[in-house]
Amino acid sequence: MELSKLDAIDCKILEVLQRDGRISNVDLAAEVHLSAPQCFRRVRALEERGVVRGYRALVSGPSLGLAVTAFVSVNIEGAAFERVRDIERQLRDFPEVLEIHTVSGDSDYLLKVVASDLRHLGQLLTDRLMQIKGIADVRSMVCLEEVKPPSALPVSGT
Amino acid sequence: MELSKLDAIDCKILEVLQRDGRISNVDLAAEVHLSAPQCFRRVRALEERGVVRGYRALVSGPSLGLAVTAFVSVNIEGAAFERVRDIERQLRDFPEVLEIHTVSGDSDYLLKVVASDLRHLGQLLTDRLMQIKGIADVRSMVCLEEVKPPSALPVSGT
DNA sequence: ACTGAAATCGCGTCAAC
DNA sequence: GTTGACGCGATTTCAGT
Repeated sequence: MELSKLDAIDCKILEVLQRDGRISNVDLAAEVHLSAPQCFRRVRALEERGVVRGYRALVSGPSLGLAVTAFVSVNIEGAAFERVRDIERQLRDFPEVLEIHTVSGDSDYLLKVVASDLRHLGQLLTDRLMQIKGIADVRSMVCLEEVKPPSALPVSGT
Repeated sequence: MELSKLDAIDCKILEVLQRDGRISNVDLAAEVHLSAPQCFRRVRALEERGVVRGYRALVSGPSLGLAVTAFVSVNIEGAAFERVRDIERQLRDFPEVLEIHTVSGDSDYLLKVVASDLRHLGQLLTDRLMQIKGIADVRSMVCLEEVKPPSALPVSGT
């Protein structure tokens, strides 16, 4: 967890694994100029320390019929502040809601959502999110173009 | 690319791979009740069709010293519309800028950015983003809590 | 044509130096 | 930190349906 113990080789490993999470240990070892067992020990240590939180396949939304991405800002009614955790749980339970952040600024929450089309998005926002008691001011920003796709975290040592 | 050819087993495979991108082929085969070669062929087909776009290690921002996440909305000055692609390239080149979307609504772009602390974030916004010619109205929403972390795309067949 | 059994080869992984 | 060894898994081939 502490960066104190992340040296340049750890950083290089993280950079490679963020690019190709399925690289073989021997190829990774070669890329970072380490012997395979050494490299393996480093990777396991990074996993155990929680620096590497897991590995995910990146799936294309459109291939799954999810053509629409939107960011949705949500406010909570003043009278509902004691039920925020319950509201959060309800939001979290929607599979279309991929991310939920509480944020500073004009709105309380910012959500990233996907939907198959605009009709589905509208139905999700109007008939489901807005029906949650305590939610007000649902505003959506539909993504028109992906100028930079979700990218790797910058690693200082490079 | 077409969902027409995604049957229930493909969906199950995608679901598992989004959860554990490094699962071994034999374990994956067992989970979806397929023989190993069959499962292997399915996965390769999904990769070749672009349904699976790659595999990524998930790295913890805080362990890298990146404690702050923010969403930043950006507008382009009317006079600069012919230079949008150049502005986009400049935005894309910041390693702290993880995602860029063009969006409908009040702002032209929505960015997801990371920084080591608020000082770094402020410096990034004021001294670097706002210095780009043609950019106006930089507004930031600092993430306070991650209520739902970036999650798997919902797969219909489940 | 598609499935699964078998066979090979390379890698992950551990133990000893 | 490196070398070597062992066993398992990935990947291909091939025969059967």
